[in-house]
Amino acid sequence: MGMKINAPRGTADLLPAESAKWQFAEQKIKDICRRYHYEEIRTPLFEHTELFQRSVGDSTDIVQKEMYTFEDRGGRSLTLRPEGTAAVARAFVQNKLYGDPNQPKKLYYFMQMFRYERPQAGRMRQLNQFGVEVLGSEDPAVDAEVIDLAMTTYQELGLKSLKLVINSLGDQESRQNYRDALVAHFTPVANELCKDCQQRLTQNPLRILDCKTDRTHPAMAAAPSILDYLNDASKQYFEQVKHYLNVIDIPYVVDPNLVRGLDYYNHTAFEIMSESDGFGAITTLAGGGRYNGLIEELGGPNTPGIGFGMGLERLMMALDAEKIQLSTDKQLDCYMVAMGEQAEQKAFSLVRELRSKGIQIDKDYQGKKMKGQFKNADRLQAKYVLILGEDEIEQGTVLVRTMETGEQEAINWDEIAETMQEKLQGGKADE
RNA sequence: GCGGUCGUGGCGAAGUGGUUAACGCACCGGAUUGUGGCUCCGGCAUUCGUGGGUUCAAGUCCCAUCGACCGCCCCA
Repeated sequence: MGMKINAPRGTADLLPAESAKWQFAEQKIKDICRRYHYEEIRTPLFEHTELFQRSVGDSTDIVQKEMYTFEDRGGRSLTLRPEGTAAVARAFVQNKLYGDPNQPKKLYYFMQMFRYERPQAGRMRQLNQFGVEVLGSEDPAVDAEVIDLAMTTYQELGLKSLKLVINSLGDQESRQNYRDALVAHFTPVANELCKDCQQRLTQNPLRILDCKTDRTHPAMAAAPSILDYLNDASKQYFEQVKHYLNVIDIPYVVDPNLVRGLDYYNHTAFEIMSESDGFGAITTLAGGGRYNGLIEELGGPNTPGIGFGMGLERLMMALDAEKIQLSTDKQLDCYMVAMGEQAEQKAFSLVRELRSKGIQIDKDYQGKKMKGQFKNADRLQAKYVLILGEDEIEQGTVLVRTMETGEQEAINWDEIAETMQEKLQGGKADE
């Protein structure tokens, strides 16, 4: 035996029992995207490292310690994408989608993301995300539509214990004023804060509010709220977003401490969490927000944008936690049982013919005897078994056995495809 | 980067230093010769993640190493 090699840490194989559920969920999500009129975009797995440094931000955890960065043979620094927005924004600029007469561009994606972290429940080094980006509109109704799309996705898959948290980071001016206020507030007590927060004070003061270590420090409770620093335009925008959410009956809580990790966010920020018991320590299912300066930052025209990323592994975990079974029909339509050299040959070509007529059918490839072949058929929950032996070869027929009832009838070879089509059609009509 | 728990057949799992490593599921063969599910009988780990050590004796104790899972930070 050769050396055993396992999948790298933080990666996992998706086996048939699970992939069937994923297919169901993905199909559902794609249908929702169709109804909301979002179109799919696919971008490369890796990008120039600089893209993420510039857009996500040098001071963020993602860029500082989580990127899979490597040098290719041409000496370029490339990075496996850690998130989707930067890549989609880059594609929008590069392909001049801002010139498309259809605006805003409403895009969705299913992509793998890569982050170098210690794996734990709901956290992988390679993860799957469904995400959405709307580029080219600053209508607060779009913010509500994007949030609605995410919430609807969860709801249509059956999740109940959801919490939507929203906040506004304001525009550039508001954000800068607030930042200054935070620095002024925390600087006098800087030496009482944790090491991380002392760094954040100069690099990314907003994230001090996120800190769990200093949660109990008196300065935290007394910290200024972003909501008090929004200028009139920002305040009004946030009010309208909330208004639109109210109009379509989406409940939310405003959390002024929700700042979101990435640099490009402004105005609306939101997170959707699971509140069901039996979920891991990580509760965030999806997160997103508005990023009005990003396209310009990446060399495009001034274009507003908003989007979210939704963790599919976490979606599946949430479904499990709420004991929701996605319907996966595993029943096999037909199974071919053959005995004898001649029958084997004929069975192989009959199976091929039935498949070409749209019928789902499988057969044995393990050289099993008839009893074993029937066991297979039973295990696969075959609705019908087609039996081909010496007698049938002589008569030019195949025996069709309805497994549930045990009834059998002989059908001529040239009628078998049509007969099975009818039987399977009829079966479906009953359901 | 830090902390905790744990590695026994395809899977679940017993085993508190002492002769041939329980049991259940799954799987394979037979009773059943052209018919599945049920039943009965039989088979299925020269070996306990890997390496080293202690001992007359190690799955069991010690050390190292690798791996998995969970938690912290942060997030999907």
